[in-house]
Amino acid sequence: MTVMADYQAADYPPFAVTVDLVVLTIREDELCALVIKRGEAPYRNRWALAGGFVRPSEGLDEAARRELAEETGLTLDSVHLEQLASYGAPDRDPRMRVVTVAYLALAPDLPVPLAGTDAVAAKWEPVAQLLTEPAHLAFDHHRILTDGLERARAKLEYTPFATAFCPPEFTVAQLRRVYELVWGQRIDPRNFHRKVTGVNGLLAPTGDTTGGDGGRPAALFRRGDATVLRPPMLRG
Amino acid sequence: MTVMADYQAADYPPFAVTVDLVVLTIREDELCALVIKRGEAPYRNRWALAGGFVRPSEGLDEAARRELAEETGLTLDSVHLEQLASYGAPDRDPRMRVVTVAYLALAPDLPVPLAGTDAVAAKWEPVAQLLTEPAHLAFDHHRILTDGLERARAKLEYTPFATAFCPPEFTVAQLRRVYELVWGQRIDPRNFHRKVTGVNGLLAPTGDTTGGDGGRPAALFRRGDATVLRPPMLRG
DNA sequence: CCTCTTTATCGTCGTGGTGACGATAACCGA
DNA sequence: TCGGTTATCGTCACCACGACGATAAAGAGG
Repeated sequence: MTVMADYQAADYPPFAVTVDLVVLTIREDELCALVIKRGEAPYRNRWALAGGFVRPSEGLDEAARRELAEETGLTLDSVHLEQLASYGAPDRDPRMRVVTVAYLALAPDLPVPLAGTDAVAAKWEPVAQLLTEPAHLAFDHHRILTDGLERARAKLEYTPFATAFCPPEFTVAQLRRVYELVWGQRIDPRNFHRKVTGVNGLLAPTGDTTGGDGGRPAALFRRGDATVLRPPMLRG
Repeated sequence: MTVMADYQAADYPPFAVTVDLVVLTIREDELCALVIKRGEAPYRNRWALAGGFVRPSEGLDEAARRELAEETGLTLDSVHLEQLASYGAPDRDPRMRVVTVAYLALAPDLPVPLAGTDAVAAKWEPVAQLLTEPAHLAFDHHRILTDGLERARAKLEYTPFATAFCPPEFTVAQLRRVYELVWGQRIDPRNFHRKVTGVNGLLAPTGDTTGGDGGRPAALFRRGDATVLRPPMLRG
């Protein structure tokens, strides 16, 4: 049996481990992702996903929450956060060997983020813009964003995921707009209303209605306690 | 800007990165997972999932494939391999800080594995046995196995995943048995036959039939080129 | 007050997927 | 030939769904 020093030098090649965040929200009727402008090399002054190194004493989820709070200045009670996937191609970071654990975060409309310590700027960017130009984002972040978006699209089908984009109280129309924007397709309002109100445990009526914005007032709902959607909301 | 040495010492806390494999197969009418008996501390002589350290020059998928080949001695053309999730609790390995990237592998019936370099024994163990006793597996491998099993169950619903458990040519009954064993529930043979033959691109008839084993010969199929199942095969 | 517009909500109808289950086909061994 | 076993096809009722019409409840403008 070798001693500890040999372990670290020989048997356990050292890696850096980071978390990267695909933070999605809906602003001004568009699906947006959080991007930050890097202040350090490599990819200095390029846009990238929020993220940072995992600290020695914290777990992965914990690191993701911390980075999210740092980059958005946000109480995360209302933010859904889940692990997405890990990326560790040997050449994905020119400095050294880095494995990143990507997380997917969904949030209701948030204030404009402030630049943090590692970033010179931060903003919400429509994902449509980001996807058109793969080289727009640093590292392999375009791939991570693509994977996160696909995960979000899939999860809208069989989880109450979409409610994470909404404020605590919302209307059926707001929820429908979430589906339309994430899926990128129009949905019939009448069939959607029937389906979504029929799923057990998805919506809890508050009894209140919205003040009219030109049409009939809509009933307000809160998120129900369902964790899976039965039946699921399937894309065409 | 700091120099490179400072980077590694301060800004980039060193982690070890491993891959762990949830390898599932069906043997003797049971769903089994590959477990190895550890030959080294910690958890010496305890059962664990196959896995090992990622090498400096290889990617994560590459490392998973290598470990799979080392532990099972297996040409992996017929094995489905996909990333499952990453686990990095600070205390999950008593030696040092380790982040593991777990992979899920599905294989048709394989020969009994041979013990590799790091293992004193390797075997196929029915998952029912493994799940009854959470402390049976080393590290957090019971959790990883549970997550892998749930992933497999879910993916049977909307992907041709189940065919990965079958030999190149198989019958509808064999495929049904896969679903029954993974889901742990009986399925009506007639409805299953109707559904599975109706899914576009799932099954490609070979034209041959099995020699009878006491009943009417069954038609043989190969895996089709479908990547998603439409409509999906839903659990009750 | 009345009408038009807008949005929300409810109904209807035909189609297709599904579970429950009966019926038939094709092999084996006795 | 007969019974046992497995594979495959059919039937029927039910429900979810897409397409789309109809109605309800607000504001705007006359």
